[in-house]
Amino acid sequence: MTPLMLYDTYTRSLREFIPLHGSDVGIYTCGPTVYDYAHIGNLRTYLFEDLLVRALKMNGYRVRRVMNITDVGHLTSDSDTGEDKMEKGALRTGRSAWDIASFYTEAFRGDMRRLNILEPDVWTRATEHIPEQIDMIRCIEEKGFTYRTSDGIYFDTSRLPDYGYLARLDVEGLQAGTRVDVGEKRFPTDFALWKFSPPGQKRQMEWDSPWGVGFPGWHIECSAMSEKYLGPFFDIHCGGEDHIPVHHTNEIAQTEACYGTRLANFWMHGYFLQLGDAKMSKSSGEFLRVQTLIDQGYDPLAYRFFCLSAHYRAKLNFTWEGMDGAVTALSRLRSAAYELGEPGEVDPGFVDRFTGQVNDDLNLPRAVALVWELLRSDLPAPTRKATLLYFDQILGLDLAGWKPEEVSVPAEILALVDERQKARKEKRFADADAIRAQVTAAGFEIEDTPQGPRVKPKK
RNA sequence: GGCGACGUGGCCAAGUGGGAAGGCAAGGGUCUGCAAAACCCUGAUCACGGGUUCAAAUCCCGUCGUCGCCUCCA
Repeated sequence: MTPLMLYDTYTRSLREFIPLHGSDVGIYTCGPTVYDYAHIGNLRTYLFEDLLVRALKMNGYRVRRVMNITDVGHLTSDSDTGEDKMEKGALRTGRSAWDIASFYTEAFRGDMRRLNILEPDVWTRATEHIPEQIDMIRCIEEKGFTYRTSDGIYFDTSRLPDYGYLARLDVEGLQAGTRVDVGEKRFPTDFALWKFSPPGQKRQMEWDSPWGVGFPGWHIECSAMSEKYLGPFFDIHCGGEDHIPVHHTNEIAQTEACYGTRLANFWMHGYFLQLGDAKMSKSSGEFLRVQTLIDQGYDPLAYRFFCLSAHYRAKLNFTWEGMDGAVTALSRLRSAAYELGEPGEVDPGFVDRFTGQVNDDLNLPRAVALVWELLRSDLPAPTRKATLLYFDQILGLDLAGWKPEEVSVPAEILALVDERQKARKEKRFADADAIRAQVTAAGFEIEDTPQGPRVKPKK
């Protein structure tokens, strides 16, 4: 079998993946901040991670996937000025910050299911790991990497000689070209580990700590929770490309300070979904959710298929034309799979080639091309079916479970169809066409097959 | 302003030194009384201009364009 090669952002290179511990793989995937719905751009990254998990499993590894839920509102900026999104959401809706978090957490899990993303093995909520985060901050403090300002405890990035290596940050350049108000921070790249509750203000979410009442900084939860569930150095850490320069850079800094490791052996990042040449954003432009697609009549798995057509490490431009193309392609794939009948044995040649593409840093576009080649091949139907189902372990399109929709057609329509058949048999084609026009006008379409006419609702 | 990425047929998108994958759309065809569905066939001087090389979509330089990060973000 071809070795599994994965692109590691840390080394900026393709490396052969070898687990740290036998055939067990630990993977931590940065999850959502649950102050709003996820949009389909967010979901693209979780789709990439799902493909990764499935590929690891196909390679025979036991995978433990941990995903965090950021349910505590960090500030909208690292300086002291921003608003807290959770608390703001609470004010806006009249619900508690806790209600908002649990509401959007459930919505998120629903979206994951609808895209057939495998459930993570461990969900970790930031608010359920406050002691762990405090412990880690204390550890960082003991090693001398912190300082205190009037609003919190900060990480002193100047103490780490290779701070920013993951992102190849030009630290000098950042200092010179900084556009943010540094406030009391000593250096632009320094970041909060613990924030104090504003004086005279009671937050819904706040906790006691050795430094005073407040709440954890944004980055510490991932370092603390990944250590708890996967240890201080584990196999793979994933997230969106936007996490490279700040969030993941800071996670590494914290873990290096406390444990001396770079947290994960592989750092992998999913690239953005673009919408009309702009990234999809929670704060501007169109906000497309899975539910939006459903409301417009799209099967969520068509979006999954759409994402398979691009490599995870390249931006993907979302267009409705592209989405419609995915719908058509998926629908043909499903019908073809269904008509192949019962599976037999897989074809080893196709399986090898498929594995080769998947193991080449998850080249799903190439892997999907093999699907079409397989369907067109001369192999017996049971072989093609079995091989296709094998592919679907990665593709996740639920090809085994799909059946043509059972449609109910009103009796009067069926009567018209019969009448048309009769007319056709008697070669009264003008009559037949007139009846078909009636049926079409009623919203149904007729397909004549060797087994007789088939009626279904018009799309 | 600083840093970075990208620009492949109408759309989406692989390919990163030596045959321009695949899907959708379009056109043509087979089948059909006609359609529909299905199947088959057809198409790209790889943004532009230089350079390196026996050979460049692929490497180097420049130009133009688009996007991202530097502020919460997948």
